Amino acid sequence: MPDLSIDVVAKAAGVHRSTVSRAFSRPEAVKSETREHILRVAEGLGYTMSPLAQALRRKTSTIIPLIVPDITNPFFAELAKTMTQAADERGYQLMLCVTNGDPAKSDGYFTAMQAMYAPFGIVAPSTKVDTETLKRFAFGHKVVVIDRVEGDDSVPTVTVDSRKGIMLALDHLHSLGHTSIGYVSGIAGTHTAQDRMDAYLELTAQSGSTPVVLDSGSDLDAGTRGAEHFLQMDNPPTAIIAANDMVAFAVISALGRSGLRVPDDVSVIGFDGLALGARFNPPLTTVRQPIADMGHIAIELAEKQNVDSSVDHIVLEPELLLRGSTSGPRK
Amino acid sequence: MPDLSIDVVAKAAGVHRSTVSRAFSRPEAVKSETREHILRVAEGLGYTMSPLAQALRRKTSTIIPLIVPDITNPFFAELAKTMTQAADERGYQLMLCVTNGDPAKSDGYFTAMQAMYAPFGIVAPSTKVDTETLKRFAFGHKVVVIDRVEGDDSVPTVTVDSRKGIMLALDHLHSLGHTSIGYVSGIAGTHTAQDRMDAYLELTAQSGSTPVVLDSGSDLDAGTRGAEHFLQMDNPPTAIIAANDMVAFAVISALGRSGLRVPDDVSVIGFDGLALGARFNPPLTTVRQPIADMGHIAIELAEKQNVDSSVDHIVLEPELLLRGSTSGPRK
DNA sequence: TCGGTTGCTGAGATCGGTTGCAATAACACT
DNA sequence: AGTGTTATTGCAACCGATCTCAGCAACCGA
Repeated sequence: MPDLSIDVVAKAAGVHRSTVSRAFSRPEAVKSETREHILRVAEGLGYTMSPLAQALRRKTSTIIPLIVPDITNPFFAELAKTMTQAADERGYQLMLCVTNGDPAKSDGYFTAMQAMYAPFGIVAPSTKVDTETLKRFAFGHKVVVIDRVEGDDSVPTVTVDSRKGIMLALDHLHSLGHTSIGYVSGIAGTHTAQDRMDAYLELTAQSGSTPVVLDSGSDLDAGTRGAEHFLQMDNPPTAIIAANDMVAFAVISALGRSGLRVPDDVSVIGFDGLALGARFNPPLTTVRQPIADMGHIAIELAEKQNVDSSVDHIVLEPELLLRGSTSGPRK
Repeated sequence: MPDLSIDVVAKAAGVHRSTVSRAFSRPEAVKSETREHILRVAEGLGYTMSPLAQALRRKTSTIIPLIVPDITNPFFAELAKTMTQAADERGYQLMLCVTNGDPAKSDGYFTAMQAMYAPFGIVAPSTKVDTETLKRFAFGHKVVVIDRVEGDDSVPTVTVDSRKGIMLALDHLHSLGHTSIGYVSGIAGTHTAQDRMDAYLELTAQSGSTPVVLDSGSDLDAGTRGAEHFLQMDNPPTAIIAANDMVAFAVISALGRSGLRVPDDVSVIGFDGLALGARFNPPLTTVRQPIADMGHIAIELAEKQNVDSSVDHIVLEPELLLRGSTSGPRK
């Protein structure tokens, strides 16, 4: 491929560089006859425009970064998947950036995205620390956050209603006859984790029961520790709400290792609605977040902000996903 | 940020554009005194070089694409994670590209990576169809494949020894006393899936037993179907080897729904060594692939190829990861 | 037939760097 | 002092597009 530049095509088509450029990026500005000829020639040569050169000159590209803390977490994986989709439906290419919780990295990604003239970026549930970083950069740059952002309304966000989700879980469990319902928290530091916990606390109190927080620790092993705590209790709850599906998995796994069966001995309900949950043992009953919608909406918000410079905060409705990890309490 | 270009810095530092350029990209070519001054000034202005402009001129960038069919599959997620890491240890930035099995998309990504002057790219277990695409592009472009590639030695690859892995699983099961061992295949179309299956068939025959392939179907539901098949057998095997962890999950889940317990009623062993497996119910015994190593090695191979234009085929050793899904056969 | 659009295309500067080449300075050696 | 390096830096072309400004031809109405 002897370096195909716009000039090569121009020469081959017998027109000027700028005409070729127009033929591609502003078709209506070129006589259709000419345009088709150019396009044909280009096609024949196997020519494509250099996104680099374009971005450099236009000062805007089509690559948009999705910044997530950990792609290994299926929630983010699913998010990434639908966002990839949503992105290229609209002609963008998603660039997945994984920070592994390192703020320095998100920092790096932000400046990189800036340097690459990304029209905007998407940040998924960031820890509160990251939020600081975010604020420094969000200024002057379009970012939409898939989470709630505290004390800064200038950033568009899309979240799912945590309170509603917890309520769904609670109601479901209550309707099965559970009265003592424990809770295991998720990855600390995210606002959503906080919100879910708060909702649990509040709603439980409201219904007159005593909240039982089995673990409010911070890392991925919350599930395991929650289960341990559970096993040591004299009068353990008959059901457990896990702050997210991964934690639910860990809880069930740990319980299982100690001979307890779900849902026969304890009911467990998750929060996320991961596809993976359907293949768990038992299939996980959970509060589903409309992940696909979140992806699409995130992009819409971003685009909208780019024209309107409007800042919306969308809150989506979760829904109950009944599978096999809950049942009536053991007598 | 009033557009920070190299000229701005040059002016501020009282030197020529080219000197600034050198200060950054070829430090030894500038008097250390000057260099430090420039760097200081740049720092003060908060200046960073435009990777776009650099790539355009140099005809080589530092972004390297990792092409995977489905990021939702934890195997790829883990791969992506370690590769991200490995990449930026070496100063590259990984750009994750998800094809969702659509060859048109890989096509697109390949031309994109070409256009972005990526120094090379990594392709993870592609289906055989994709391999066609690959061949068209690999020519003239550096690609390393994390899988085996049939009939084309010109592409560097890194794989794990499938035969060895299956042998590990078989030996483990045998040593526990199992004599009838079934098999459920993985995502059809990949060479590794094929290799594992072949290994199973061959090794089983070799040991004098009859292979029992529970499902050789192609999609993600192989596990579920495999379990169904298992349940309908008059004389089912006492253990099952799943072609990969996800399939193992599905098998166990399906078995569980029918009241069968693992490992008490049936032993199940997976292949991959996903972190997720540790949180499964029961924790999954599996054949571990050294995913992290694969990532690092893939990049090394790519770099090596870039200088040497040598083409290596690395085969890594799998190892047995004992957890809780296998035990002696039920009497 | 002439001034006034309108439509299409060419020129050339520009985006933000890189790099071969030339110029200058500094230093070594005979 | 004269000449030959060697170390530094400036100059200017170039990477592959975009875009404003002109130029030119065809078309319109008077």
